Amino acid sequence: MTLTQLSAFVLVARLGSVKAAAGVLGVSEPAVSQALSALRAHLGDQLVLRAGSGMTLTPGGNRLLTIASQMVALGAEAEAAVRVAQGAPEKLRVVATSTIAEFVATPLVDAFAGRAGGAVEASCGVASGAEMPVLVTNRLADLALGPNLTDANAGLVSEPIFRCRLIAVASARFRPRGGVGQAPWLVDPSATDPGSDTSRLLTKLGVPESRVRVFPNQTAAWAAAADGAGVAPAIAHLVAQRVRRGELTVVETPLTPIETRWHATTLSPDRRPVVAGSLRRFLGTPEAMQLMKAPGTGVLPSRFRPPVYVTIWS
Amino acid sequence: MTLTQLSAFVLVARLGSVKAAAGVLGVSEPAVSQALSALRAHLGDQLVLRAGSGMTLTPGGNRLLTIASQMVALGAEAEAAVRVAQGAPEKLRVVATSTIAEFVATPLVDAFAGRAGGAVEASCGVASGAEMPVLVTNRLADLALGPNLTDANAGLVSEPIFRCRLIAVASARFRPRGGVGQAPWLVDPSATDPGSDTSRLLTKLGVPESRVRVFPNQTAAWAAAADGAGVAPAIAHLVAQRVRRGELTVVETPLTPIETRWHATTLSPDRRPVVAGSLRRFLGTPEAMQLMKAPGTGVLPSRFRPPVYVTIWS
DNA sequence: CCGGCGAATAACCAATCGCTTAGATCCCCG
DNA sequence: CGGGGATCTAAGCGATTGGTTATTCGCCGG
Repeated sequence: MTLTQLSAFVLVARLGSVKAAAGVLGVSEPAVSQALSALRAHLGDQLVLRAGSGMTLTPGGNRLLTIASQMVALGAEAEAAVRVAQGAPEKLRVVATSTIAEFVATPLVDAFAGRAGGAVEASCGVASGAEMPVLVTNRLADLALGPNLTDANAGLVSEPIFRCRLIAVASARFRPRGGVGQAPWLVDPSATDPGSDTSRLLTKLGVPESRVRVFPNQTAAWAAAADGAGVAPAIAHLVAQRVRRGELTVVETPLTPIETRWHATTLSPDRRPVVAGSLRRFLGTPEAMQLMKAPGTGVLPSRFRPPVYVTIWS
Repeated sequence: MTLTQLSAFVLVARLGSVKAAAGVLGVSEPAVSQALSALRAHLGDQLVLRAGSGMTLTPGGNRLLTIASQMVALGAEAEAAVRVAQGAPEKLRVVATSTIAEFVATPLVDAFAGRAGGAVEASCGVASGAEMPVLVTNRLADLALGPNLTDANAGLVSEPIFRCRLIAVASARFRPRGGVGQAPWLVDPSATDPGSDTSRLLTKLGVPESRVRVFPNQTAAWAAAADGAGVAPAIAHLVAQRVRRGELTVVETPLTPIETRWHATTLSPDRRPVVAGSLRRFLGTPEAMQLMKAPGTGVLPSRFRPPVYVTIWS
């Protein structure tokens, strides 16, 4: 019984799928499957059973889940505690939805780390709305930037940190025939996350899957839209520059603009790492607001590390 | 960072010595030393430092100790929880001082397991008074039979379960010259445990080490005493049969008889495994009292497994 | 100054872990 | 009945773990 096996089990149980767990851990799916079967053999219990869509826990799996998730969390805590005690830089791991990760997460986290002056070592990753609660509760991430995830039961707190508007943009030359519902929609990966605003917008507009084209990031989707390939959803203030330059124009739809909020999610204050609380407070400062309003200002391009879709932390 | 490494660290920190930890775990001393150095390399911290006699913890080691011991305990709990949930027999691990282990621990534990009717799988081991608190707090044992170990700080509760008298015996022919302090003393391994009554008796009588001969068990020591080789300490009611048969006679000393109590030690009721609580209650029943008074009655000889001095549990 | 004890290191070995790719299996659903 | 998605199994691999014995190191006490 190893910690690796236990954390594989916890993720499978929480995400309801071996594949999803593998994605979060950044390993192949058989790796997780095998860790699970080793644990099954060791404990002599199936632990999780496939039940049509999704999985159910055996009685033993149920008991194990609470204990194992504590152990995994303590494992992360142990490393952090020793690190702090000897003055080594603390590791801060932030996850964000793909749009936030692309534009603001890295500048924010860099600014925070810079302010801490070497006492913090930060890294960013991308996650879906469904993965976020699991990552935070299992200490695979310290703070998540994205939708509201408040879940008192799981000990999670989400607080709004920024207000923005979701709109649609396209090339000025672009003339959709038959309304925006029929136009090609050019989206970034977050649109594939059922919990995202973009995904809800597409659903409500009745855009069929066949008309949606997913780009590796928001910038690429906007570039395609500027070429006249279709309509792209956008966060108003992030796309403002391109609209001002005339590359893109705002497209009216029956639903946009949508008022939305970015949230920061951590464990409840008494259980979260101190550094997560510090970052949370930093996000309320004018400096952080400024970075979210006008990302890119004040951060050297060379410091920008492109986000990785599959987050791999060892 | 593996659970094996963490439990090696916890035992070294708690027992203050690599050698002692190796003894408890039943492995060679370099095995523990190596587990420790792997952990040190992984965490980049010395964790424990040798300081003349004994060891001290670094700040990092201090933080780690509390977390790691929780993890180790949870590991044991995880296995137990799954086991119980699927109706597999619970594992119950009892440690006792060598004298208790030799005569009453196995009959008691067997009787308890028999009463539970296959729902409990019990095993006995021998430990010194110093090891007992460490074994119980780290869930390497569920219940300890021996001296009073109450330590509210560590969450341990010791309750007296039996009252008995420590005396000295020798062959009727044996005539010590110069008082019992000068006679050869024939003892069992518990006399080497500084926390035991026997050891305290020898100290107070001023018996020099050179006059003490250690036998592998109490029965062997008594047999040698019956041969006239010297004086042996004994629990009155356990040796009564041999005295009645005339093999041995009671020797008067300035200190004996000593009133003493056997204690049962577990974690505090809210944290101990349910089965440990059951055994604790069983120890208060007339059936258990009877077994402690007259061990051997009612237990088939074939069921008696001789105690092992170094306890090895995987 | 040396003996002895505990701890650390070296060298070695078997078993396991953790991961991969590739193929088999299972189950739902049309 | 067949296709497709998800899971499990198989085979193979390199690294690590966990263990051994033998040797060296460091320190205390006589």
